[in-house]
Amino acid sequence: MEKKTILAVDDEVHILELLKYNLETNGYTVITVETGEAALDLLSNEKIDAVLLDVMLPQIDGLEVLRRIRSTEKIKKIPVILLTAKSDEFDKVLGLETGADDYIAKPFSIRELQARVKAVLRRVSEDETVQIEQNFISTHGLEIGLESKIVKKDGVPIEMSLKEFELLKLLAENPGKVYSRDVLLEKIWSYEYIGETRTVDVHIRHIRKKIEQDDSNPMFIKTVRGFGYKFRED
Amino acid sequence: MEKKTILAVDDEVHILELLKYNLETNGYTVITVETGEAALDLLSNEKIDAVLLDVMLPQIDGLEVLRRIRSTEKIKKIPVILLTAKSDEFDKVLGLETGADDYIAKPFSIRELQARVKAVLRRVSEDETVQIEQNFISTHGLEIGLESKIVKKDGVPIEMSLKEFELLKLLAENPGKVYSRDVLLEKIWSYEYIGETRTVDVHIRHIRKKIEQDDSNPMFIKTVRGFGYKFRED
DNA sequence: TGACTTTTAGAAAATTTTCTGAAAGTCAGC
DNA sequence: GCTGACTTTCAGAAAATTTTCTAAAAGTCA
Repeated sequence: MEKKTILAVDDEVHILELLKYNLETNGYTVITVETGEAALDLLSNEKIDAVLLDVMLPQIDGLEVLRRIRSTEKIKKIPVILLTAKSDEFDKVLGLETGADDYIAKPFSIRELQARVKAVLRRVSEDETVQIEQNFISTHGLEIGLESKIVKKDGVPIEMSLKEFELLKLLAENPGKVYSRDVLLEKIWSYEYIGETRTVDVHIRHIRKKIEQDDSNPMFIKTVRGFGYKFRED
Repeated sequence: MEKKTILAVDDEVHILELLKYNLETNGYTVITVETGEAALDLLSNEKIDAVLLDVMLPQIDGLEVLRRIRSTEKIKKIPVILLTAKSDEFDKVLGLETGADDYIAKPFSIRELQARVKAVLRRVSEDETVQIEQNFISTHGLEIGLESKIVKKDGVPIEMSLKEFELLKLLAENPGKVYSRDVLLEKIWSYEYIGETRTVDVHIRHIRKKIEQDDSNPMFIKTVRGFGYKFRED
């Protein structure tokens, strides 16, 4: 995998240092700028894979920068993660409606930052390969539309909630691999979320109720006692 | 699973007690020290799996301790979770190139503490196993799937319980090496049991029943009378 | 060979883990 | 603010595993 380049935009230098340091540790190239103008300038001239954008910026603010990115043909598809200082709902909603791919409320943890950047980049690369590669998983009458988010059992559409879908998708994408409840919680539930591991059980149960023929002998999601769950391996 | 050792560093004794009590309940060994000097000293001399480090410390402060950890070859990879007292301290820490693996703002919930420690330790062990890049051990018709947790004998899947699997895996990973019952108990069961226990024997017996052809002449797990057990060596 | 130690064996008891149904809590949309 | 869908928590039941127990077999050494 070639190194991805992240553009970080913030007027506070110490935040830029934080971002740069931690993302470079993760194998990204990081360019930092302190103003919206500089950001737009760089975006037009350099190959940037993702942008971390502070909402509060002098002169052109973050939302305006985002708006301009989205209305410039050449760079409109670059994923943008907004950084918001205040964590009130207004900022969040406004940010998302402006076309941001994700947002992080300050103060944020390093883990959260890394995870969200990774997630956003992954989504993009998935989008690129979707046209060529399969966008659904199909096995033994079960179809999982990765793009359409639709699950079908023997051709019959089945309603899935968000968590159920993500859980099923993750397991089905890695058949045979056992995921512990802890890992599932971290991967599907938020990085910050501290929850009960029984939560996973309940969601698994809901999924099973919807897709399994025989509850006592599930053919898709198997329980691996003492370890966790896994999807069937053919 | 082998017991992990956590080093907790804080100048407030009651915080140390809190950390110690709650993490020991979770099955960790906890060493507590009140100064950065003592922490660095311990890190060089003891096997520490993770560090909980208060930012505010007399003399050498937490950030300096962290810096020294990261710049000391032998201990630079030990995960460190910073504890920050005030939320503005938290903000400040976030802006620095600390290299911490995670942060917890005081006052923290016990649950959060436990979850983060667990998560940090898991990430480290994942990193370790990734480097091996091996998904299964295979020898003489016996396959041990490390990810799928499936054991196959001549292609036929065999059900293994948690302890059985871990025991078999440990032995098979180190063929020819003799493990005493005490060592096995510590590595897999993680307790220092004083006295006699036939627990290991019973589990070995269960494994043999499942994978050995000829009970009286085991080809995989050999008994080393007076010492313990070992996996076949080719 | 005989006495002693160690390992194996089967089965019962204890513990742990998972499943289940129901209730409580959250959140977005009206 | 209310409603309904979804998510999470809870507690008891069920299932499976782990540990203990007792007895017997096998190995060791003088």
